[in-house]
Amino acid sequence: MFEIIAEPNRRAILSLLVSSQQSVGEIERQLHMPQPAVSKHLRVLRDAGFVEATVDAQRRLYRLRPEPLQEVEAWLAPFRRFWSVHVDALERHLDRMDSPKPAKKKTRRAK
Amino acid sequence: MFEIIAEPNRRAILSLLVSSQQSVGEIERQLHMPQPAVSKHLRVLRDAGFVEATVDAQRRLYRLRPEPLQEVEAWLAPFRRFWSVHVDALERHLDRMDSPKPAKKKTRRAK
DNA sequence: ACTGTATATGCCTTGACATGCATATGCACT
DNA sequence: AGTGCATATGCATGTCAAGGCATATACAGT
Repeated sequence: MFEIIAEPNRRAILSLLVSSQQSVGEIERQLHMPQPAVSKHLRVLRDAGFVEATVDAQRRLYRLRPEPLQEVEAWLAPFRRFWSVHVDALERHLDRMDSPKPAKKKTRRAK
Repeated sequence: MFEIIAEPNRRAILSLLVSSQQSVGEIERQLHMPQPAVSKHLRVLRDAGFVEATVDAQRRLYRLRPEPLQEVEAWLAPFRRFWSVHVDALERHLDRMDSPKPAKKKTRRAK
């Protein structure tokens, strides 16, 4: 799932679709990218559930599907808790408590 | 940046570090992964700013850094707006308005 | 039927990257 | 100085995916 959005062109496509659904040709033109490339990326996105398409004569209208991105959101959640602590000076303090001053001489916590 | 977290082992490492900082050996044991692999992934994560390390004698203690994950969060934000609309029945309605019933015969919106 | 348009798919090449293994570096303790 | 431990790095290898190009499929209008 993260592999999907790791590809810059695919992220670009997804960002395009936020505003409204788009046909392949519209995407192709806005991103200045060869049509087969667009189709292939859309294929990947569709297989992964990021987008869905409806047929309109010869063209396909692609739109976003929320689920996969919500999963990204879900994965991110635990870290959000982390950085909201991390921004203020409190975190320094907590880190000290967690690992009481790194040993200079002896090896601690052998296991 | 998304390439970094596309790798499952790296995501696992990041998840480990949410609770507290860890040494390479601790990560190695918890993830049952060969030590060179851990070091290499940590290298990648460090170069990308996801983690930072402090030296404790022979071991390195790795901890999370918030910035890169906040960027992920930032990228995700526009989509959050999307799916909060999308969950309730209202979205169906809005979609109809956006694309007035796909043409059956004629090709509309040539551009 | 024919032409043009819109989209999809197949093949091939190339590059990036993860992995495994061996080895190097650095530190601590005796 | 020597041994053991913790971590990093180098090299060789295999895999997989993106890009480019040609082509196939499908539909519309004449």
